[in-house]
Amino acid sequence: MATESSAPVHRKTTLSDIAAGCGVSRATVSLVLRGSPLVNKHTRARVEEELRKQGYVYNRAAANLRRRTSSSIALVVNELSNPFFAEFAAGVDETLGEAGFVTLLGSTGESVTREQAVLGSLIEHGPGGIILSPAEGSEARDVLSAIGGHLPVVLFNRELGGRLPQYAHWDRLMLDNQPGARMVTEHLISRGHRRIAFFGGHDDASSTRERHAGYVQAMKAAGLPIEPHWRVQSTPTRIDAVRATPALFEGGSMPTAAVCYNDAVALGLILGLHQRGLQAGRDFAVTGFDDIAEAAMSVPPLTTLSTAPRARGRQAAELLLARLRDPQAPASTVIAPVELVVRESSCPLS
Amino acid sequence: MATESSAPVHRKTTLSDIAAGCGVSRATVSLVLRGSPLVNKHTRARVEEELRKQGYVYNRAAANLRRRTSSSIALVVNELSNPFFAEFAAGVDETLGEAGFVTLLGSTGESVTREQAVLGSLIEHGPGGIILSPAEGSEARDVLSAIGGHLPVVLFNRELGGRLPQYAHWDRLMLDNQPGARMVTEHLISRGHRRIAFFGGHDDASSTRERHAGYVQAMKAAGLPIEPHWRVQSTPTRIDAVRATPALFEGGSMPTAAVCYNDAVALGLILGLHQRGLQAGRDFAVTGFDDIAEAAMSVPPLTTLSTAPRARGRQAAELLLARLRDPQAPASTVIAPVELVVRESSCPLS
DNA sequence: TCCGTGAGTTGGAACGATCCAAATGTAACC
DNA sequence: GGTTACATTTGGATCGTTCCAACTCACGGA
Repeated sequence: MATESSAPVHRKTTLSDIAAGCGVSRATVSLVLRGSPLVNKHTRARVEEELRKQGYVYNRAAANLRRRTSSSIALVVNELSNPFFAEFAAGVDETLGEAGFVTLLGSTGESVTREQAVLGSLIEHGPGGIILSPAEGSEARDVLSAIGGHLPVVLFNRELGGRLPQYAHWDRLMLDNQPGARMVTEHLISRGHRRIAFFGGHDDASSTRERHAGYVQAMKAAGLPIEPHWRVQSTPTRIDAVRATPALFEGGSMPTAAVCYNDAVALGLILGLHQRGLQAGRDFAVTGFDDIAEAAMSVPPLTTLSTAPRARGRQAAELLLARLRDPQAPASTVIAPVELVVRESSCPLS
Repeated sequence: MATESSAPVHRKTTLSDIAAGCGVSRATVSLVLRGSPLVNKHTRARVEEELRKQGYVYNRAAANLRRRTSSSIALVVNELSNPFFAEFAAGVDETLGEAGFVTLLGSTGESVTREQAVLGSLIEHGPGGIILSPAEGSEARDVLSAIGGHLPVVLFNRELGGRLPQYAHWDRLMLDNQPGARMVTEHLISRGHRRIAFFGGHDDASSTRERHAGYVQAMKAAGLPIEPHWRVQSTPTRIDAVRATPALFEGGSMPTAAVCYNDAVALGLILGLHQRGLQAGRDFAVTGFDDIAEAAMSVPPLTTLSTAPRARGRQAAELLLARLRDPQAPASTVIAPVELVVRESSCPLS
């Protein structure tokens, strides 16, 4: 509420202009606009003609104010330049649009501070709900205080830190992280790898912890040891993954393969390896998570777990719409399955 | 009475609640919210305490109604799943956010019909302006009637069909299409290619026509003939480019290289070539336009024209903000330069 | 003639903020 | 004490829509 910024709006034609223009009351015009069966069809025709003539544009904000409703949904994602989130956003917008809602976009760049600011700003525009993919390290309490009050929320991709008060029953759409990571780790093991690292992401994000747990599970089940320096953390972006690559090779026994937190990180690792003279898919096996479009086109093509982000976007929107229809329904947690897609980056141990 | 275990659905707190809560008038609270110097500092402290205590959330919609202003901007792009537009959107949102505006997202999927619908829906939410990347074949008249009236518009990437009435002075942010396409065509010629095709896009989009013109210019300047079947049109998506690939080879003299409308199309062509047993970058030279992140990672890495989409997004937002600051300023047309990035897909003629 | 009925229409009070002119209180000056 | 000046505060109208109770009017039945 501190930042004061606004654009002047040209004088638009209103309900009253239309009413005056064809000699009926505002109430009647309002009924016509909403397609009420109460109005006489001749009156309706006259009003509709006038609406066209004056180029009337419905003022949904005013209507929402009076009706105490909302026709927008806030979508807060980590980073639109990650194709995973771009596809997700496209899916959300598609479904919301069909349902007559408009999408308020916000992007956090994985920063908790920005997340707070973005939520605070979006909330003032009165969205009917929020679809939130939390930034790493985001706390339930902070999010709750930023959205101040009881607004439907769908969490995507990650859990929040801390505990929610029980009155806030938020819906969740999560990926099948642990089984997925386990599956891809087993895939590497079946290709002969024994020294496998887990690369990228920060452990304060639930999705990272789950994927890491799946990896540990597979390693333990196969009776393989895990060296501490095989866990290298990074921001889940390509650029930071490149930077973090050397850490993989600083300990004693060097890994021959890495399970990466997501595709962005995996693509960064491929570059980082290249800078050390190692070729992914030949000298070192790499796997990702998400199956963004780029994964199929990279050099080498990336073995990864397909999450169908666009479908997930539609699903998240559906969850929120369902919640708006029935605010009392118990909170639901949906876990979307993932599918192993084997490509050339997960070469056998040579 | 036993306590019901339902969510406490309490009304949102308003200015009046705060006013009542600390015994001042609504007007005073309003002044505090807007940081007016008129209020006494003790009063201010009291009010701010009460705001915090009641968890007040500013209702910007109500304020905008009264003040006849807007604090949102509509962003309409063709397809968020194209990283070029995703990056562009990220840039727009970033800059608008800093300026205190919120982004209303809409996506057209390159369909003129959906564009009309999306504009119609967004406009009802009263944005202060529109940033529009028109769908192929979109007409000025249709857009104008959809947004009904005088709303600042920034056109990005493409011109609209038809002519605008002169009272609508819209700003433009275009790419340096023709010189760029000419540059990349000359690059192919310098590598020994003589039979060069122009692949993808539809000629009813201005950006396509401009890029095609640059290609024709380079070919003519080099005295090279152009076969009609070297112009293959497609929707500017990867998938449709794959489908359109065979048409390149249906005429008599087969091309050895293709200048593509954009990177998405180029990546599709690479796949399409692969399906015919041809390897791009070895058997056939391919170039793109945009330099999306994927271009550097594809097999082979793509020679293309860098457009820095994120920076373009920021720039488009700046143009709109400038227009809001000074509605009377003459319409500006900015042409963003592009830069040739040579990678391996533009192999010499073998 | 009177009344009931139902279809169609309507005026005015909301919604939650802002604007504006006017009111209040206090101190300073003659 | 009376007047002015200044710093603060305030009631009520207003933005463009919707809600609601009440109104009009034509028609049919008793």
